[in-house]
Amino acid sequence: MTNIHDIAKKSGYSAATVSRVLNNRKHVSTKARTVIEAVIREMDYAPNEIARDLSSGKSGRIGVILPHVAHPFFSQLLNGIISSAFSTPYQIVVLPSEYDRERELEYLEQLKRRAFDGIIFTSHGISLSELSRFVKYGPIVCCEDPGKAQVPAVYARRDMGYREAFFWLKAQGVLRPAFLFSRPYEKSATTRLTLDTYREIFGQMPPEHRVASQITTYEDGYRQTDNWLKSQAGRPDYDAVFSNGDTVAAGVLAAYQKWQLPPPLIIGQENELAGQLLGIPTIDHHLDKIGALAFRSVSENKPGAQVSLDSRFVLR
Amino acid sequence: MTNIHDIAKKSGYSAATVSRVLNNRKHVSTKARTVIEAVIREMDYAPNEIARDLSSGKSGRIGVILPHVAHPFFSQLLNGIISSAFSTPYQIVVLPSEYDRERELEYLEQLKRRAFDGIIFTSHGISLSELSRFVKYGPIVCCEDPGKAQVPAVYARRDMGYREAFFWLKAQGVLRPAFLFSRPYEKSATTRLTLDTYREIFGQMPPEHRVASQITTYEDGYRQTDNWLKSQAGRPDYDAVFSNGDTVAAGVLAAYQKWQLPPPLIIGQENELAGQLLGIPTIDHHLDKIGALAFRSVSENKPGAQVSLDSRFVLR
DNA sequence: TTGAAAGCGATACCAT
DNA sequence: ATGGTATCGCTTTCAA
Repeated sequence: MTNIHDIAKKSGYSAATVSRVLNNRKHVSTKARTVIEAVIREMDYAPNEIARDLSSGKSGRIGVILPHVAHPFFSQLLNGIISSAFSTPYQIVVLPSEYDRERELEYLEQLKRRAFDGIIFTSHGISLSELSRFVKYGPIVCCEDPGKAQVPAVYARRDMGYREAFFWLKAQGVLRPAFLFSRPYEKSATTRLTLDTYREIFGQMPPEHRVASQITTYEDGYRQTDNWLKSQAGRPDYDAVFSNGDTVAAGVLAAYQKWQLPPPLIIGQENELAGQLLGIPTIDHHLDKIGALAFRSVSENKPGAQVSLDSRFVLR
Repeated sequence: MTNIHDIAKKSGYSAATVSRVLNNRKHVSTKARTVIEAVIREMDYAPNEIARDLSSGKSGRIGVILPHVAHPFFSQLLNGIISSAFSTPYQIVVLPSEYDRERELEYLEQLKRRAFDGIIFTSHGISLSELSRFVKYGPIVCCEDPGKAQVPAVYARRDMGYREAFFWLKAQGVLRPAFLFSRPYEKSATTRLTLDTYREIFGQMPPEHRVASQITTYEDGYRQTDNWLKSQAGRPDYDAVFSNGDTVAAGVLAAYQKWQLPPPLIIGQENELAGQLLGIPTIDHHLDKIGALAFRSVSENKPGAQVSLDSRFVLR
């Protein structure tokens, strides 16, 4: 591979002058510029980006950790991030994690190794306290409520949306909603927040048999509902379903249609197309906006900022 | 920032030995290893990834050029790519293009500059002949039918699906379908292929007023259909709609529902959830599989391979 | 087993 | 305006 010294030699100038030409610096004679540019073209030379990165000490890349890409929650977030990176010199590297702690630690290690100029956690398997040990290595932001943890965050005040939704459910006379979650109570702050907010308004926790986790897709929603209907012989003991996404909610609805039963009240989340199409009320967590703000936070390296947006219940 | 020489000095060994320890090489005494590892921990040292890349001459990154991320076509492709990169040492960099030729050339220039070890074009604004000038700088693969062009490709034989769909339409007695496209005939090979296949089966091109382009979203589908219904006073002169995506098709359907008119036959594409929910027949282009194969193609640097998968019409 | 030194390919300071 | 040289931080070869 031809490098800057080859150009220097062939043009009769030094590498320093070639570098000046490459970067459109001042203090280069017209003649030198002309000659060097000719040689560059002739040898089809392009400066090595990695060498530049090494010299500048920055990678120009921001890593985005995603548990999975298929889920609308994460793809909406990613979307917001990519859109706002578009007009900046930063590039976005997708870092799939599957919530695996080891993976996440590897990525954080790579931040320490300066492979990234910053990292965005759209969600995390490791604890926030563990995460906070890495903030000294570069800008990190997470997209969930950090609670007391000293971690920069841009997140939705989900409880605001939950509260609105639960009040609405209550007003509709609902007494025993069922819940569909991605991850169980012990593992997920979001699950805890949902149930805690529910208890605040309904005065008690739902019984275990009305709570399912590991539900992330349309199929999951369908299957879980189908199982419930099966085991309860079409006479479910719940009178509403609170799900973790519109797509999942669509699966729930589909199961009812298959059983030819009138569906109970169903609430989705994320304001997705599926929910819109089926007229399912939803909770909008403003994911694209959060993605955009998260990107800004790391790219501008705002120190320790914690920003929140209120989620909103959307009736349709 | 502490570097390998700091570790060398402090440990009393040379940088070469430290490097051996870092990379788990042989020929290092247990003592040296122990001492050096202690110093590494003590100084909280991590080797600089960019310096490694420079030394190794590879970036370990593959760029994926996407016109826009929101569109299901591209996110499905991206998904397939990311999933198959998961178990490899490669990382995926998202390169948004908005079909802008200049942008795409910049990205290709970055390949030449060794910022990427390879590039995947999910679609392209520049011509394939222009693109082919860059294949010498590293593995490039595109996800559209390259025709005669000497560009590595992994793509769907879309015409297979189109043919099945058009035969079905014909069998249903359809005479004058309308078309919704992302990009106009002149700019898009896909649009041309669709209409050429149509002509092959129906014996003629559709008149211009029954063809719309710049349609990519649910809203676009809705608006275009609404306009048609408005201008034709609810008595459209077409008897089917062939759209470029299930989501768009959903918008079409919604417009009919708003007008309280029985919808004509509608065909979507990409086998998306929206189409499944609404029972809209679709054409499956196997995007996730194509993404996976495209990734394999560049990461394994298969020279000039051209692979195709047959699209399939899916009735529901 | 260990280390000195030469890459890798740029940038930037300091002379001239 | 130009060039020599040090620097970024690591890997690898060759000798010892």
